[in-house]
Amino acid sequence: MAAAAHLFNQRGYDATSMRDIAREAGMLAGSMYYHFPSKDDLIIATYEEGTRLISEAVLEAINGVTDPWERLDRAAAAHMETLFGGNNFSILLCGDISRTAPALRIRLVEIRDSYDELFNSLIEALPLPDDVDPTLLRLSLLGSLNWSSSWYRPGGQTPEQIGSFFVRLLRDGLKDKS
Amino acid sequence: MAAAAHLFNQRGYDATSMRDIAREAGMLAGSMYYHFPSKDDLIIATYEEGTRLISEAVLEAINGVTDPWERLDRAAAAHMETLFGGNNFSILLCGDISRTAPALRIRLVEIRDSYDELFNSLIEALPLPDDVDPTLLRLSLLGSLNWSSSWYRPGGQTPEQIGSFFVRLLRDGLKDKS
DNA sequence: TTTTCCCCCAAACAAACGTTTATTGCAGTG
DNA sequence: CACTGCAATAAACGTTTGTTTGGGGGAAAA
Repeated sequence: MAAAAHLFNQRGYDATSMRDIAREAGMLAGSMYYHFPSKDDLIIATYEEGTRLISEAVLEAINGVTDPWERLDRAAAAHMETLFGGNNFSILLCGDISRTAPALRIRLVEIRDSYDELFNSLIEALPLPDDVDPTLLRLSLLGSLNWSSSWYRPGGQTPEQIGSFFVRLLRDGLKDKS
Repeated sequence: MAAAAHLFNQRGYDATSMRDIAREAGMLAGSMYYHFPSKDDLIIATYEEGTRLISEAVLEAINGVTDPWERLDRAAAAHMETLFGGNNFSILLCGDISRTAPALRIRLVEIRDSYDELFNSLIEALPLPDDVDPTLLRLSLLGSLNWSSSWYRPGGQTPEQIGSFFVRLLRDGLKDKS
């Protein structure tokens, strides 16, 4: 599964063959069918592991914190740290689900929705103006965070700083106050 | 090219075969090699057409507008409207570039960067606090906007409304002012 | 020692892939 | 009439794909 996650990240699902994964895992392609009944099942398993890991990290980060904005801030920072912290599973969540085969997509969307629910509850807890749709707010934040997988490179700001920054943007706004 | 863009959107690059595209265009697979030297070249051509169309739409939307925030608002609305307005080319820009083969990726990143530059100039024109990195701000906004391709379905708010809303979030913020 | 069970290998399968090749109407032009 | 270039067909190329099959080795249980 580690080999699969690594290659899925590097080249995507379609461009990664069972033989590629098997080679990196030190076995032959056919041997994998002892552990997983199909390639789709292997994909789903890595995707599930990714959401498990990131859910764990976020839940731990907000544990004991009570202020709603502070909770969202910690959650975003932990989200980003997990994405780029070296674990090859979680960042699969940033992959392009909408263009995979329908049968597989349905399963993956299901899994991702279960994680999004976590952010949903964090946002519902915020004291928001009446004319702000919490769902759109969540999608905006998750978009900012997850889109980072297409541009983030180590060296500049840390993932946590970036996550916190995005939350601060939403909370404080940018209109010139001078 | 229209057939290619349609199928690329529906199933992604790898899962779309030259035979699929040819069938939708009313010819045979080999016939396409008269018009495009390779599949990669066809991909690049559709991607380029997508950025051309969306650039045009955004430039026209901000034409004559002078207030910097108003310009960004119109740009975001036009961006979203073009993505979901029925043209099958522009939404390819929301695709997952980072996991395509390196040779192709380099070309696509180049093209997308040329479009991002447009938003860059819009953001540089804003009156921003000193501690806000304009680059991160642009990536946050483009993340919110482009991530919409993974969840947007017609029926709720229009694409323009969503784009404007995301800009308003950044400008005004959400901190409770009561 | 014999049996069982887990894990993997080796080889093959049909199908699908991007691409190449030779050929064919078909339009216009001198 | 002959010739030229365009745009497509039909068929095949070699390779790669996900998956299946039958078998074997080695450790643990009987």
